[in-house]
Formats: sequence, C-alpha cells, structure tokens
Amino acid sequence: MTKGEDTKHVILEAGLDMASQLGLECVTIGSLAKLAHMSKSGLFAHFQSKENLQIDILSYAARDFAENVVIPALAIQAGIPRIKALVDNWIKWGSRLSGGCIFVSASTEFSDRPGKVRDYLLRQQEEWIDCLKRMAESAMRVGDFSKEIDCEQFAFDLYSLLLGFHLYYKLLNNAETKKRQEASLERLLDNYR
Amino acid sequence: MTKGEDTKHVILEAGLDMASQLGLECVTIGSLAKLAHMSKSGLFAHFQSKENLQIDILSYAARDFAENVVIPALAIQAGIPRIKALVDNWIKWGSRLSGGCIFVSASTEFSDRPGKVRDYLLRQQEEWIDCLKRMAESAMRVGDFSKEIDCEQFAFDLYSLLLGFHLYYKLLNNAETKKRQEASLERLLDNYR
DNA sequence: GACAAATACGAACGTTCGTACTATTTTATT
DNA sequence: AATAAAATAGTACGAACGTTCGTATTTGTC
Repeated sequence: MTKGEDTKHVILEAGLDMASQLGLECVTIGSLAKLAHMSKSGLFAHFQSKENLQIDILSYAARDFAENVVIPALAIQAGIPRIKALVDNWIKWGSRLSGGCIFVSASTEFSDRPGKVRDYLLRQQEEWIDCLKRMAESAMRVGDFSKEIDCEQFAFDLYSLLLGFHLYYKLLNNAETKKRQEASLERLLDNYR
Repeated sequence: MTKGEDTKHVILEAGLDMASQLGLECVTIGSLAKLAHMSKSGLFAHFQSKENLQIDILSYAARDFAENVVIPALAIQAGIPRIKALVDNWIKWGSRLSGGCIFVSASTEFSDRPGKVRDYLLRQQEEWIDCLKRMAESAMRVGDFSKEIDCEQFAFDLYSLLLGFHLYYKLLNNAETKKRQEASLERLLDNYR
C-alpha cells in the first residue's frame, strides 16, 4: 500500500463516519481535512471534486458493507438462520458508525437530487433489495419458506422493518427498539413459512 | 389576515415543498426568497433566524398534517377502516409535496444534529407514534384487533411500513410500491386480528 | 389626508463553501 | 546519492451562506 492509498483510507474512514452522522452534504472538504489533520488542498487533490469524494465514501462503505454484512451471512446456512444473521449484521454494522447505516440517510438525502451520487445510490439500493429477495428465494428452496410466497414482497417487508429500526434507534433513541425489531422479524418470518 | 401573515403563509408553503424535496438545510434564505419573489432581507425579517424558519416550516407542516391526515381519519369509524384511512391519507399527503412526507426526511436529517429543530422533530414524531398506538387501541376496543396485542408494537410495525413505502416511492420510483404497501398492510392487519 | 406602524428592500458584513493554481516536501526507484 | 514522481501545503478566487443595518415603501387607523 502506497502512502497515497494509506491516507486516502484514513480520509474515507473519517468521512464515512462523518457522513453517517451529519449527511453526505455536510462532509465538507474543510471540516474533513481538519478531522484528518490535513490541508484542504491536500485532501482535495485525492478526489478532484466533492462529488467524487461523496461517491468514494459511498463505495468505501459498500465494500465494508459487503464484507461485514452480506458475505458473513452467506456463510450461514440458507433459510431463516441466514436471514436472522443478515439482520443482525446489518444492525451491528450501523452501530459501528455514529449515525447508523449511511445508505439509509444518503438515500433520503439524495432521492431528489439528480446526479452521479443519486445514480450510485440507486444502483446500490437495488442491489441490496435484490440481495434480500435472494435470501427469500434460498429460504424457499430449503423449505423454510412456503413455495407460494412473493420474494419481492418479502424484500419490501424486511427492508421496511430495518428502516423502522433505523428511525426508532437514531431519532427516538428508544430503549425497546431492539425488542420491537425482534418481535417484528418473528412475525414476518412466521408469515412466510 | 394581515399582509404579513399572508406573505408568511406564501413563504411557508413554498418552503415546505422545497424542504420536502431537498431537505430542511437546503432551504436557503436566498433561494427561498427568490422562489417567493422577495428580497433576502425581506424574507429574513419574518423569522429572525434560519433555525426559526426551519421550525416554522415544520409546525406549518404539522398543522397541515393534522388537518389532512389525522383529523379526517378520526371521522371514520374506529378500527380497521380508520387505520386504512389513516394510511391512505398519509400517502396522499406525502404525494402532495414534491419530496414525500417531510417528517421522514427531516428526522433522518436532524437525528444527529442537536438543537431546537431536532427537539421539535422528536416531539412531533413521538406524538405521531402515539397516534398510531391509539389507532390500535381503538381497534382493540371495537373488536377489530385481538385483546392480546401490543399496541406499541403495532405502531412500530405500521410506521415501518410507511417508511418502506417512502423509500421505495422516492428513491426507487418503483411502480409496484403501492401494491407492496397494500399487501403488507393486509398482512399486518391480519396478524393483529 | 396625516401619521405611526408594519413590511420590504438594497447593500454590506464576516465566514465558509468548492475549486484552481503554484510551490514545497516526501516517497519510491535507480 | 540522484532524480523523477507522488503527495501535501499554501494562497487565492468567486459565489453563496446567514445576518445586520439604515432606508424606503406600503398598510391600517384616526
């Protein structure tokens, strides 16, 4: 790893945390530079534009997300155990950052702001929903889910549940959130059995 | 209605739409003034600070929300019909704005930004969740819901569903979103019967 | 129609934004 | 150790930010 790649890694790690907390737009070149103990121009040289910085933060997050959420879940046996692992990993991953899952906040922030960032987010979210769908398909294959279910619908239901968790946890800071999420997941899984 | 109240109304209506689309922070004094065909300073005089403007937009939205979402639903007979009406009103209300329900976007935006705006949002969201809870309680009372259910849990489940709808609708622009939401609501109501 | 109060405006403040340049230092290669 | 390349810093820019101020215009009341 060259020096450049090394500092870029430091910048992106700090930027990811900052973005998850305050939103991607608030990750200002100046404030991020201060956080990384660099000059504005020194940091800027790594990205050439703020838009690139935003996308780099997102793809850095996506790599980390795949590594710590999706791939470990795929190592668990298909079906309900895998789905539960995925949900647990998702929640743990969000807790690692100060502001929860960055894709949720960023999606809200950029849903009405056309550009490369929005396009990237859209693709990422479609992939994620497809991942949830495949979880249902494999659960169906191993017999944990009924053969009659709609896997796309399951993806919608499960993602909704995660979004509910995200809001309760972040804004309301509700102590019972984890319990609510677990109860809701049990009910969801029962319905698709 | 005095002249001042009149223009303030125009400003807030424009500001609400802008905020729902781009987020509260992007409602800039200058850009909003341009939209309202006013000078920056003329607009500013109505609010004395950007923070006040943001809160005024939110309370303007809250009044509109109560008037067009909650109160009409309360006119429908308690139980499942009322819940369905509430959901329909919520979706319609969000569609009226260019960016969907402003409380969802604003909650994500401000969940990690301490201040008066966050405090206001927190109170508003607690009220809303309490409203959902009371919907379940009255449904229980009239016999549409089982006596054994957890009404707080129902509020979590229903709000999650709305959040799922919000994201699918805004970012993914998914054509089947309405269908997904309906199927999910049916399943939810069945579970609490 | 006079007059005070309410409302709106234009210009300017200091600050921060993203970005563009040039110069300097640090790193890697020979 | 010399040298080219890579990385960082320094400085400057125009634009936009929220806010303040003094002044003009409009409004409602007598």
